[in-house]
Amino acid sequence: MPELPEVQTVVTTLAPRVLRRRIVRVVHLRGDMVTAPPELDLARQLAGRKITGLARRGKRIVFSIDDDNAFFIHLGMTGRLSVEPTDAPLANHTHLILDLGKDAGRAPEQLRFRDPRRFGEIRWLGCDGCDQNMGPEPLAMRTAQLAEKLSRTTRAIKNALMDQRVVAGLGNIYVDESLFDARIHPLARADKLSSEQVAALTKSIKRVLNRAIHHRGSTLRDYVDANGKAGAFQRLHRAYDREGKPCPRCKTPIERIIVGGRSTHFCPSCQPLRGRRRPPRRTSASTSTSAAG
DNA sequence: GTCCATGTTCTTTA
DNA sequence: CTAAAGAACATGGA
Repeated sequence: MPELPEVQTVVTTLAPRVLRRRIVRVVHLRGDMVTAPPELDLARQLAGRKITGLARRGKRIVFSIDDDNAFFIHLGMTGRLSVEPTDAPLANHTHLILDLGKDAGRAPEQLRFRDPRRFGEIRWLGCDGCDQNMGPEPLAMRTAQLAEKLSRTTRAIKNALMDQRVVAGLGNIYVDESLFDARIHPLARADKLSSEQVAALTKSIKRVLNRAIHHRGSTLRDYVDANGKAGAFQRLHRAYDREGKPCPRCKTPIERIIVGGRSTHFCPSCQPLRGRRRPPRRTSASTSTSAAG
């Protein structure tokens, strides 16, 4: 579920529930969801610490704690974070439970992380987070940054934008929506986009993400924010999951193809593929490609 | 039983 | 090295 707008919404809704609260103890921690140095006991590291910061980086939710260490939770496909009374019934597939310090006059609460599909992750960052392999934040990105990244790859733009090293935070929904908004075909070669197209794409990514955040993300199946509330942006999707439905701009039916193994939705009329990826070769293979050189 | 899914990473192949 | 294709991870819904 969670791409940048959903993760941002979780951070926004979770922050007031956990910031400046103490992790009294780690009640439950499923070890195989954790990435950390083998000698590090995450439960021991967290016990007694105060949560001093909550932020989003790409699709990661970064928790800062009062000893200057940090860890992040990645929600994967089905991860959810919630703050619930300690006596609230425990959902299946809960992999992390933190007892939070009591607030005056309130029932004791727990921060809970559940993830049925277990594609999520809890990763220890220590005191210097590792950002090296992550692309720029799309909402703060300049056209030149995106252009530089795209100039270095011959892949289809759809594949390039799905790569978190190119841009951090986009996923299948928002790549399709951004390409639709920018009128760029998903199979267009990343390094062959014009500078005007890259500029338009940069703006479209920001426009789409900001709108999605404004509507608290997209709920297709089971995404909810930290308060259990679903998003509303799925109603405003213009391409994603709209195969066969009329393009909101020109009424041409939206097409679905598979790119990089993922469903990809676009308007064949609004998003023309100008430069063909392969030269059309009608004659059978009489010309050798390896002869030259 | 089948196919598909909002994510990431690894392997194989070219 | 680049990158495409496929599989893998684990679960649930249609």
